[in-house]
Amino acid sequence: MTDGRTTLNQWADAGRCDLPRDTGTDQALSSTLIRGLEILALYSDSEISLSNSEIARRLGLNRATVSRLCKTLVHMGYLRRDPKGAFRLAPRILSLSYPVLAATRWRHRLVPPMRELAEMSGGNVTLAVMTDDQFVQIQNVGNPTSFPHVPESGVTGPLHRSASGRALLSLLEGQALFDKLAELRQKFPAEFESHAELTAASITRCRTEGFCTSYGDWRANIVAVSTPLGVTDDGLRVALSCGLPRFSAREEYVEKDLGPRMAEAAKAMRLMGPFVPGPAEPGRAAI
Amino acid sequence: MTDGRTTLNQWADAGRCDLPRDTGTDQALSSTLIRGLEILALYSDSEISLSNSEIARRLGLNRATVSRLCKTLVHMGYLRRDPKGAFRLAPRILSLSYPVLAATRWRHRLVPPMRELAEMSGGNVTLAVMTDDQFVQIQNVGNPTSFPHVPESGVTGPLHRSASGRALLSLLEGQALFDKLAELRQKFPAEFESHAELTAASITRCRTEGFCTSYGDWRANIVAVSTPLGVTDDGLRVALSCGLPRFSAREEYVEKDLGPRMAEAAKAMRLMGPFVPGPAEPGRAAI
DNA sequence: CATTTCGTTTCATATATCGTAATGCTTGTC
DNA sequence: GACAAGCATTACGATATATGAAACGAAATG
Repeated sequence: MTDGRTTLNQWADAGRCDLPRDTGTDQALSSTLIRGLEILALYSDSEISLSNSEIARRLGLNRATVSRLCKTLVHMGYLRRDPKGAFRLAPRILSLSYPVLAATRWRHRLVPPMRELAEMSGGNVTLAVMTDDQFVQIQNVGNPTSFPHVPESGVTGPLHRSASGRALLSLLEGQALFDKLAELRQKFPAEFESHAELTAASITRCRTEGFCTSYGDWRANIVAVSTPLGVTDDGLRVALSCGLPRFSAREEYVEKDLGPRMAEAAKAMRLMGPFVPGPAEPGRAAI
Repeated sequence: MTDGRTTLNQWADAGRCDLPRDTGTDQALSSTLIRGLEILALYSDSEISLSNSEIARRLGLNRATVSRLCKTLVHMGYLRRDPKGAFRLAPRILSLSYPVLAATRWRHRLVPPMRELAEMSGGNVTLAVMTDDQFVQIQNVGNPTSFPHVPESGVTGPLHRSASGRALLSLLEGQALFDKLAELRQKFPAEFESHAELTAASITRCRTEGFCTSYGDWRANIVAVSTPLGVTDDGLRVALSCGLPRFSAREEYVEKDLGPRMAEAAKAMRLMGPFVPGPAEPGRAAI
């Protein structure tokens, strides 16, 4: 039996990593559009308002260029100006997300069991889907005031360094998993290496026991339990997770009680969503 | 006493409309960025998947141009490809919205009273904010399966042709209201005219009675009651609304019971949010 | 009041973007 | 199974367009 770190690297070795090694400016991509989107992506819960020069500095752009791009974004209604003249995200940006929310209407059917889990555990229960090298939360249930961060749709996190991410990885089959791991290893070499052991163990555990756990791997003060739900008919990989403040999460409770309960709940929830029948259930073959 | 239509036009006449009459392509705006964002904005709950040529047709662009823009959007993670090769919005688009949701964390405090209203009325209760010429819903409470459309954050609608919109307009003061009306009249001349009577009456009613109603003005089968909540410390105008399927909304109930209840609830909710003390309360001067 | 910082605009230049046309792929039909 | 038709993508030259330097006005800072 090899250790998890070796295993994960072997898996990643088996993946083709066709990232085109980022040859400076890719001729086939529209750089102006990229820059505009990068401006929108600069914002976060701790970065509410950004000045022209701040944006220019962060993205390494000329101030004049930023001025024009921001003017365009304001014109489109996705940015607005605050009293000081700096730029903020405008509420209209929500309208871009709406189609995704509408297309995942099945979330609503999963809310009651999610609420049960949230009340039972006192934590925050989320649905997350995989997008490229991240997970994105699409549904949150729980008491949102009790957490240091703001749990909402749109929260993103790393695939290889969080319970949600690892549960999502466990939904990948064979070559698809190898490819994804190869991609992650190339993009985040150091992180991949330092978390390889936990990631390998979590993927395996999701497949045998139906859940995995994480103690502050992503957010230092959050303990998380996550379980793979399945793949929807339009190809979204979905995981169910529960986050608890570290101080209120005894390890034995998490491992022996909450984890198995989550796996059990997931079993029922798989029948409530549009998940394609497949090898998503725990207890299946190793890879 | 003049009629409402005349009144609204007089108000609009008093507004400066500094829209630069759209002189073809504005040199100061980045057309590539605009086109890319227009692609993302094409999606809706009824347009889940769009092919390259479909996008090109709708936006009047060359197919080769669309191919490149979409490739860029896929590269950024905001679009993904479905099995047929067409483009869909990727879940990552949600991450752009997250900062707006996080910045309006006060919504959570308003959810309990919203839930009460939803259960009492059997309808769907929403918070909406103004952005340019639209409202955007930022919070939904109710039973989402009972409606023909999908109530979610990100739903947008017209300011001058919906209860939410009119309640938001009623939050504008003096010249700001005139300017907004002038803008709306220029952008939607026919609609503005045909709904002028109702819009004027609703704005006035919001200010005297604290709520307004709409019978299918926006969505044909939805009756809505809306009440202005106020302006937040960072300048967002917020309205509280309740939508009911038309068949279950007796006019007398809506006007004599639900409306006043909403206005009453709003009074309490104004103390729970970050609303700046100002002339948002009903009973204030005419304009 | 002087000085610095910042945001916007102007303008010439370089180049990134566009559209045509050709290629290659998939789909549908006989 | 072969052919045809439609569609998406790529290549490439022409051109419109985005860029960055510099200048300007405004606002904050000393």
